[in-house]
Amino acid sequence: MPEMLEVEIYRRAAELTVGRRITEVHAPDDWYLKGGPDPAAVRAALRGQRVIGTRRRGKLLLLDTSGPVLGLRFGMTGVLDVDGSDAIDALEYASGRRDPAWERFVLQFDDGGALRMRDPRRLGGVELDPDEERLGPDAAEVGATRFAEILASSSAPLKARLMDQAQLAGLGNLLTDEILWRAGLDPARPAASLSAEEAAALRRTMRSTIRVLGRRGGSHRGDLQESRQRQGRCPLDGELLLRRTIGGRTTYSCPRHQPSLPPASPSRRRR
DNA sequence: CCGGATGTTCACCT
DNA sequence: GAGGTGAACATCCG
Repeated sequence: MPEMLEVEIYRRAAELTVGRRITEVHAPDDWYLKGGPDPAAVRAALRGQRVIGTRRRGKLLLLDTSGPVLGLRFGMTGVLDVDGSDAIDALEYASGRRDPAWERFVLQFDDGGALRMRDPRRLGGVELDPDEERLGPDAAEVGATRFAEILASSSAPLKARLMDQAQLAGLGNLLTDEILWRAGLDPARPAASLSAEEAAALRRTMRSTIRVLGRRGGSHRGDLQESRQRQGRCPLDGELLLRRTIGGRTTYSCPRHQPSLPPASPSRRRR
């Protein structure tokens, strides 16, 4: 479920574990442990350590401990459960399913509580001391100058650039469609084709969208969300939405107010 | 039955 | 090198 907004909800839930000591680690799924270590090594590294803080960078949730830093990635279907209650009242994969086989990683604490990751599709993972620098700045924090540089330095489609976690961390498919829809920008435009003014305006829209959807409770609470389906219409002007694949992801946009061409420049007509 | 789905990584093309 | 595509992960939904 997670884009940065969902992971932030998870982080707040994980904050409840700060100060507790890890008494036991269950890592039943080798494949879920990224970066090589076997379950015994992970258990040895974490058992007895105390959680001292939580952080988030993009979609990566970080638990600082008195030992290693623990990095949690949720993929599309990972959910966090702290002390027996889901951090997010399951929306997708609702139907309230909770197959024990989906439990991929568990920390048990000295106070009897536990932090559990459930992930039916195993798209997420757990890593000790993850390389945080492989991620760009968090989308909610990136400065105007850096953001402008990120866009100016690539010919990739705008949407692909915004979702490139190494450049800018946190935006997923839904949030990015919503932001570009609100900004009135075509997701397929080359990132570098934006003017400095457009880039600055996009950053403002990005920040306000993150703020608003965060308050509403998640990436799926956007104004565009219900129309993100075949034959969906733009909630703004009623136009039939365009459905394309951009950056490898299904993309909806409004051909009317997210026009593919920058406002025609009649001058500079050569030949 | 088939195609997609809030994601990431990797191999393989162009 | 930069982008793009498809596969893999495994389950649910329309």
